[in-house]
Amino acid sequence: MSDVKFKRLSADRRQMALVIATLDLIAFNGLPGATVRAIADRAGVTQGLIRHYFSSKEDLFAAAFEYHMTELTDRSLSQGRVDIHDAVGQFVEFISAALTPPVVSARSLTIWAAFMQQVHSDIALRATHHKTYLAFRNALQDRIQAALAAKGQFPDAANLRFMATACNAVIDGLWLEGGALPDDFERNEILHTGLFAIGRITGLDLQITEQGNGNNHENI
Amino acid sequence: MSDVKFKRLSADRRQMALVIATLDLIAFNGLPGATVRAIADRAGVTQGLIRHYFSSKEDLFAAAFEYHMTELTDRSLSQGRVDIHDAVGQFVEFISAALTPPVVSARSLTIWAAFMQQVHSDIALRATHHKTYLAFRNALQDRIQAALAAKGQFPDAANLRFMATACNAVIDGLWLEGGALPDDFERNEILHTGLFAIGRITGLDLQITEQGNGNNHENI
DNA sequence: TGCGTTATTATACAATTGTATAATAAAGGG
DNA sequence: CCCTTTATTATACAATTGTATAATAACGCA
Repeated sequence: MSDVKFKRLSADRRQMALVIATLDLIAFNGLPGATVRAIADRAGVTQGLIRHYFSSKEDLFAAAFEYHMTELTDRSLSQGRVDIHDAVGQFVEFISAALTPPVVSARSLTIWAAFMQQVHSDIALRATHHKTYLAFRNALQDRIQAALAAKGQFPDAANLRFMATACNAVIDGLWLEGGALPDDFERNEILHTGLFAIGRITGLDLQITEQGNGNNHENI
Repeated sequence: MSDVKFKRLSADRRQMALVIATLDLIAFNGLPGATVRAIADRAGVTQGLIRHYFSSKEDLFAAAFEYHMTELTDRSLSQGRVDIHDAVGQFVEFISAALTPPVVSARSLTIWAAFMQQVHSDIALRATHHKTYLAFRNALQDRIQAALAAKGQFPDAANLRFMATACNAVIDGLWLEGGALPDDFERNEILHTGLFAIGRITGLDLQITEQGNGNNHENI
């Protein structure tokens, strides 16, 4: 056994550990539970270290929010690059990633809600929120356009934006409800409702193979 | 001038004042800004009085959350009783109330988000959230059913629930986006997008008279 | 191997928090 | 008009908060 009292980590690793500890605590007890001492404790360090990497608690929280939002949207954005010819299938994959765990979960909603209450007063949080939201909606709009084009339809810009905003609302609404009331929906009900609604909004026939599509969408 | 140091109010009035002060502070600075001292100060009393009406801060917050959620859903639920024969028009009114200020606003979203992070750990908050959500979705489902019946359509229970969940998601999602990014949408864009999406989901033709419908939906 | 850098710990501190209890005075009923 | 009730204020207190600074030790590099 070594008599080494602690281990020095790279700045990246330590910051990441602190960010994840912050998110874990917020998911459990909300903002009030994420004190500097609790964060340091969960990250396995002492509280003084936080100030070594972040100039303030507000700084750490901004980093944590950015990480969470990026993590959330990237899971969908990285979908749908498998088969360039099956635009509709890609669209379904995109929606599936957005409407299943871990994106749809009490954890992700709770964390989002915790930060949301300060989005209006904190400029950094506001910028992050705006950026990730637009990135997601633009990606969504691109998928819609591609899927419609594959069916020989080419809506004008205004109509396309209309559909993208509407579909985005469906996804956000289901994400909200699935995270807030996880016990009120049957397995896959969130996803099926989303495909149904987005199908009607875009006029596309969106079906999903029931036996799975490579991802593990079962209970988490 | 009177030398009266303070004024005694009825329990109802004082509790209401404390609840509203709580919501105001949360809307401004989030949960951290709503301390017992700040609440008492804004309500025009001293902090000791809070404990006289509420056994704890948690108690006060539960009352404030219940008040906020009821206020939010009641604005839609009370709509659409004007003309019993125009089911589609009632449906539009219902949606209009849900997708315009003050329901759609940074304030209502911020307050909701502040409480949401504790819904999982606090039983009272959870019960309130569950109750108001179901009440709204059931009301929404009734309006959909009535509007479709007026057009001679009678979907089965499963299909009806499907549509209600989908329409509810549209409303929740637009409510979220309109509250989180108020500057990203043009006047009435939230409402128009909602009517468009819900129209496609239900197959109904939902239009709104542009010059107003008795309510004041302009900027707040 | 020894040394200097700096990641990390240890400790301290003023401010604020929620809660508790005693003192006070408003106001209605006799 | 006094007197009881209780709404309200005033004060206190221990715990926790975020922040600041000094002490320590891990580890790369000479």
